[in-house]
Amino acid sequence: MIQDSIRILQARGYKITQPRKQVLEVLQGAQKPLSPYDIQGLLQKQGKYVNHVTIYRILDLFCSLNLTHRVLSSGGFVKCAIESKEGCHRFMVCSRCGALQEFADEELCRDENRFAQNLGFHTEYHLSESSGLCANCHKKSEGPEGV
Amino acid sequence: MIQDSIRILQARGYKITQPRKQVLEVLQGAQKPLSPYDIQGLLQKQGKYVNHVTIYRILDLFCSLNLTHRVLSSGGFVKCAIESKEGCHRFMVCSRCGALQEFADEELCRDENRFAQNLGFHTEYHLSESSGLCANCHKKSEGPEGV
DNA sequence: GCGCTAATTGCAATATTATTGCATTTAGCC
DNA sequence: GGCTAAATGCAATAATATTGCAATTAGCGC
Ligand SMILES: [Mn+2]
Ligand SMILES: [Mn+2]
Ligand SMILES: [Zn+2]
Ligand SMILES: [Zn+2]
Repeated sequence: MIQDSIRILQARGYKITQPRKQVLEVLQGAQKPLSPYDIQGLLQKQGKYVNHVTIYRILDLFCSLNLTHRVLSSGGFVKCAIESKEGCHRFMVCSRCGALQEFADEELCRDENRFAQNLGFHTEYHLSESSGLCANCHKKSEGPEGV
Repeated sequence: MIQDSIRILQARGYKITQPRKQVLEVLQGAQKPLSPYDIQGLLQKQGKYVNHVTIYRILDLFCSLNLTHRVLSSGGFVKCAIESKEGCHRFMVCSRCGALQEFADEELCRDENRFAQNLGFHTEYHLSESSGLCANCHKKSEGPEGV
């Protein structure tokens, strides 16, 4: 929910401004990662002008608070879908329909950390994005009509 | 070795050109990910001019053959350090000195795939970059002079 | 070695993405 | 409602990336 994000912003002393609320709303409604200019375009369609510099700055802030994430494989931004979960947040991206699912799993992090330590590395955080077929697209690709 | 990469290019019918060899050499010698323009700059220092468009195209080709990888967290390119290893290639990046280590581990892939399947996803490949301190930097940070 | 040709590179123009400094506006406070 | 620090807008510029087409070149047969 957007309200959760707003509460976090307030708790940290950040102002609740029109552009910030608007960016949150757009990201909340999106079905895929959006670039800063995507966001600007969508807002403009609703008659709301926000300078792209402002959008960059808002996304910087949101990402620093983990309210949003940048999806590196596409370069776009998404609203965090699991704000309450500890540990690193990971993504699965459907290579067919673009659907994105966010998840977290401490076991995976532990495994990765362990492996890193064998190489002498002390991990601070993980960046993890997998590509594949979502349930829907996988079903279609082997449906009654064959592959 | 660069020779391995050259053999792969030849085997696939790609020509061995000056720019391609030069890009391979620069990447081989680099200690961190290089942007296309970094590469152009380094070559220029050696008196070798290569157009940036050419470098983009060469990197596209190399990445499609997994001779190089794009490191998403920094946007730069590295030469693959473990060409013989199967499965997805992962990176650990030192947040202090930028050192990069490439590795692969099938066990990690299996774990991730299993987790994805529980979410209904059928994984094609993983993108995995961890940030942390390399052995050297970690040693320094808790050396005799204290933290 | 020489010429041929497809593959590759260079060039020029343009698009996209991102950053900076400073003027203006506004949210939150009294 | 007025005050002020925080946030936004603006303008300029930097950095990154792509496209179409002309010029060059690697690899081939001779
Ligand atoms: Mn998240
Ligand atoms: Mn590799
Ligand atoms: Zn899908
Ligand atoms: Zn280091």
